[in-house]
Amino acid sequence: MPVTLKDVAARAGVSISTASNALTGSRAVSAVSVERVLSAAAELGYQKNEAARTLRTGLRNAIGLVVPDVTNPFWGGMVSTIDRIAAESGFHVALTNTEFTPQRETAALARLVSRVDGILLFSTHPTGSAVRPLLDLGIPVVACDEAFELDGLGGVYSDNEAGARAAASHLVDAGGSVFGILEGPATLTTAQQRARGFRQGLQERGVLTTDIHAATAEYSFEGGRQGIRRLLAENPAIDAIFACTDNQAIGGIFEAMDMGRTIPDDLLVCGFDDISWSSRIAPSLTTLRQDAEGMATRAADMLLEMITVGGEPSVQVFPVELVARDSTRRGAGGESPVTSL
Amino acid sequence: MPVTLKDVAARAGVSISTASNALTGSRAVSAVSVERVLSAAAELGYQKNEAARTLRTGLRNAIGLVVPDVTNPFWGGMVSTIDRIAAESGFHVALTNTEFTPQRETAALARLVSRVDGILLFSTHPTGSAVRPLLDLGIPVVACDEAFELDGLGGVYSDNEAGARAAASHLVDAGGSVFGILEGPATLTTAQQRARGFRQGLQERGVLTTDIHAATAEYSFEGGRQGIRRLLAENPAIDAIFACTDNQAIGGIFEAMDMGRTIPDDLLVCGFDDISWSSRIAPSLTTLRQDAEGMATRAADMLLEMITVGGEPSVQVFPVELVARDSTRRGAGGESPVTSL
DNA sequence: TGGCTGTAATAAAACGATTTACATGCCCGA
DNA sequence: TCGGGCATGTAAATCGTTTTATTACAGCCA
Repeated sequence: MPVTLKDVAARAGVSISTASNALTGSRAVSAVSVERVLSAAAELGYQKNEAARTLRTGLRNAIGLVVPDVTNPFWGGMVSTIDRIAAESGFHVALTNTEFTPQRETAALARLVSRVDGILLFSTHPTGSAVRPLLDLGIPVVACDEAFELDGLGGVYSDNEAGARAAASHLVDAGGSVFGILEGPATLTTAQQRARGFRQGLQERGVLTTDIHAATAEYSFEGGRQGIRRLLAENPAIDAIFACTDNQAIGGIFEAMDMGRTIPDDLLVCGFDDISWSSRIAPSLTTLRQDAEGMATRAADMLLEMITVGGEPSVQVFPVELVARDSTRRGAGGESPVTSL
Repeated sequence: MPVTLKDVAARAGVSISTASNALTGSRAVSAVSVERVLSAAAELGYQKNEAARTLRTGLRNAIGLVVPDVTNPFWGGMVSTIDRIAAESGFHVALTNTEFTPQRETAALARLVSRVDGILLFSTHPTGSAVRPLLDLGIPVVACDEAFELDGLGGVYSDNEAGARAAASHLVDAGGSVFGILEGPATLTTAQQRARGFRQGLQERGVLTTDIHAATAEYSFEGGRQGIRRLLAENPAIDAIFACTDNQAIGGIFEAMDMGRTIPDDLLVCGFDDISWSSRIAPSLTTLRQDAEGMATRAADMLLEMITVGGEPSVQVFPVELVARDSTRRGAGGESPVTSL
């Protein structure tokens, strides 16, 4: 049987209301009473019952965080940042890892509704049908990474199209002539935007449509392996690859090397994300760096603001940076220049 | 104003108690009433208020998960597994990432006490002083990875000593003669156990103490880089390295290569964990595979059992497997044999 | 003294579910 | 016909807080 406020009040010789006010400070209480309540609480080891507080005030001090795959350091890092910011405001994070399945995403949202004050959503099925009801219930939602077409929703995204255009231009400069795209699943807006941007970029540089080939692949190491295998088998002339994700790109590099290709001499490869491993593998991976830390910070701040002071949702697009490394650098090596877009 | 059970009951034309019983099934209700309540609930979009339910029943349907670093795929993978298992039982996961700091670990435990039914703790400061109070409050706690000396606590650990002994033996077989250990922070029991086991293993193989050198390093890629730099600078004769963590080992490999060493010819390297990247880098990393999936599953199951049916805590030690790869294979390559201990 | 103001304290009413204890109606055997 | 199950329903108590009235009391001024 846990210690309740009633016990504390009894021990301090005051009423329950006074004890409550002394602890929360929501109404003036004489110094002597405050002192007695505080020491009584300490002596008894009083722990406030959060459920009761929540029932009365409606504040849960929790945010829901829905992520496709914490194992991927891109999302893992964002989870870490968000958790830190939430903790600083006294919020805790209810995490759900969907493993890319729409069922788990929908189930998670349903489960979170009545347990959190707001939701930070890294969706992999941004259709809106699962999110609309949350907004109607008045629950603040901020989408991150995958864009939603839904108003009343906060959004924090990367400028995927601009990034992919820069990748195209860079691959042309690096000497690519026949291009392959490792596209992500068609449901993902990031995949669509990156593929579209890349095609646009190639067109701007005068590359013919017949010199552009694409394959769909999961956003994972294995997906990249399989995708590039299909791509190179069907179009052996490909000499430059753009992958929608670093994980795909790295899987692709390993598969290509297993197939006997030399990177970058036989095949240029460019990824997207700049996860920590991209600079560690050999050859190091040229990629588009997303400002994961900045985006996570902005998303968490926006959500907390919507929850605590009723802030309005907004949509913010972050620029990405091209980080040129060995996987697109033929001939002599050198440092890793970073180009901001 | 949200829909309450009262509204549902009114719409269904029954009492609140009947509505409750119809929804929870805790008492028999006539089929017709059940039907009316269910459809009323559906029509109104009723969402049960979890706080009220928790207040009354004392069940929070939540577990706390305290982890040092989700960015590391070893822990990230376990988080993913645990989340899946919890979700299957209708529990949600309150995650805290401590970033290895004792303050955040302590703060997290304090914050979780009144919000979860049980805690799964991957500690980095396994002193017990922060955990004892939880146990006294009757909150089930299962420690994972880092061992605690505390009874009433569940435990799921790897057999670190046996693994490290095997590493020693393997490095001797592979041709090592002067050994370096990348130890982890002294507060970590895993670091202590692995270093001790490694030393034991070397002694068993007749290696002299004077041929064993150690440096302390953080459990991270950067920690590994710095640690190996110090180690090789002070003892250039070292030709075999055992790192307490794959992250350290990989950082170490990169740093050693930057220093002009060839792996494995100049330097044998063995890690511990078998994170996914260990088989992807070049040279691929010989390591001790922890059964992360199995441990996470066991830990989650044990905790849920303690919560739901009052199961007794137990301590379980998982064996680790030596996975020999290129970083300790001089001469010709080949497949990757796995030795179970 | 009487009335007014302001400060502290308290009793009691929420919050929304679950659950206990009691009421009702019906069937059946004695 | 009466009383004892049996199946359903319901009113009301309860969980532990916060918050809203309300009360008590002192100080102050006319």
